[in-house]
Amino acid sequence: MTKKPADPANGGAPAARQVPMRDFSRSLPMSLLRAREAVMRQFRPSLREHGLTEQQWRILRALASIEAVEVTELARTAFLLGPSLSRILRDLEARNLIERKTAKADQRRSMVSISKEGVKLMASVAPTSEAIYAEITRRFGTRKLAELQEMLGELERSLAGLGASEEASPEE
Amino acid sequence: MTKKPADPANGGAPAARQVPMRDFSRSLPMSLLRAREAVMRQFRPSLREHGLTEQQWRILRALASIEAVEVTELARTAFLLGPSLSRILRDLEARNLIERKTAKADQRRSMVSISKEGVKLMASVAPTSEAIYAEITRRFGTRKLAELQEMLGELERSLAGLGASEEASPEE
DNA sequence: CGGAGATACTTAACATGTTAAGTGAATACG
DNA sequence: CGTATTCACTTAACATGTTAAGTATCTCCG
Repeated sequence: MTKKPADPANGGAPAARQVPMRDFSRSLPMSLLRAREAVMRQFRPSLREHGLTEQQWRILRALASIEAVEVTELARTAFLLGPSLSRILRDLEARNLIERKTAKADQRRSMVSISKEGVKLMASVAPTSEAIYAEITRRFGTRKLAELQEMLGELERSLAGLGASEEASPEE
Repeated sequence: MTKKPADPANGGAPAARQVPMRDFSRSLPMSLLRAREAVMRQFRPSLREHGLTEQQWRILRALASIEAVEVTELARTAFLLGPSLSRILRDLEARNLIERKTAKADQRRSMVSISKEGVKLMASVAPTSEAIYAEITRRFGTRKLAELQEMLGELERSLAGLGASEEASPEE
């Protein structure tokens, strides 16, 4: 744990204050952020051409394989927070890419589904998107890609329920 | 049983429209996003207590190991876009956590450095931050963590210069 | 010298992330 | 029954992501 001021690419500057800390650029959050950005950079231009943001695309994709879902369930599937989803659904609805109707049994719930237009838009984007994904897979390697995904899943699972104020913490 | 349409794996719904596509939740971008979120979720509460956002913390960390940097260089180090950095620096400067002065040789450039107060703040956050990182490492495994970082780096490198309009494309 | 073009940032505008508060509709329960 | 609680969203407010413009300097070159 005693790490000296490594000072990697910092020539002769009298760097490093007291606090040591791991080399910033090698932290796990940064690695994940950079990797994700490298991947998304490939997709954004194509989505943009179709007038879609990354999140809007996530929602359409999540909707494509089901009849209809509640907003909360969709938030979990598309990995978006409620407020973000609320705004995006409002916009997608205005563009007639999705449809909404309140559930009969429970007036609080609103069932969301993709519209005909939405399906058409997806069909026009999917080919390019799949081609990009294929190229990424080819470059990185199918085997390694699978391994990476497995590790990411493990990481996620190993951190599940760590900081979520475990129902038993008397603190705060 | 508060949940009626459980159906997690979409049991009997007449799912799937024409466009097939990979299972959405298993796409690489989603895996990366979820993994990163699982990690950041651990850090955010602590940073928040100190009045720092994730990005502000990235900037302070990047500044901690050097005397001063130009804004552009800092943007690369902290992996932030210029506009975001511009705004954040304005705020951090107002809070006296950083200092800025224009370079003598080139009036366009502005050299940024962390202030005494900034160093103090870092010192108060670092312990908790390091403890969290240690716990994550313990849970996931030191060995696996290193492997994961290596793979993430490879992924990044394998995609370097793929969609960046390669100086040679006559298109557009 | 002087203006065209490149640089280093900053502003602007729009979309999402993130947390907190607000609203209307179910539910629990006394 | 009636109301306190819980639920499912939606709004609000502030910070960042992302792309496009704008501004002040610098550099290059005729």
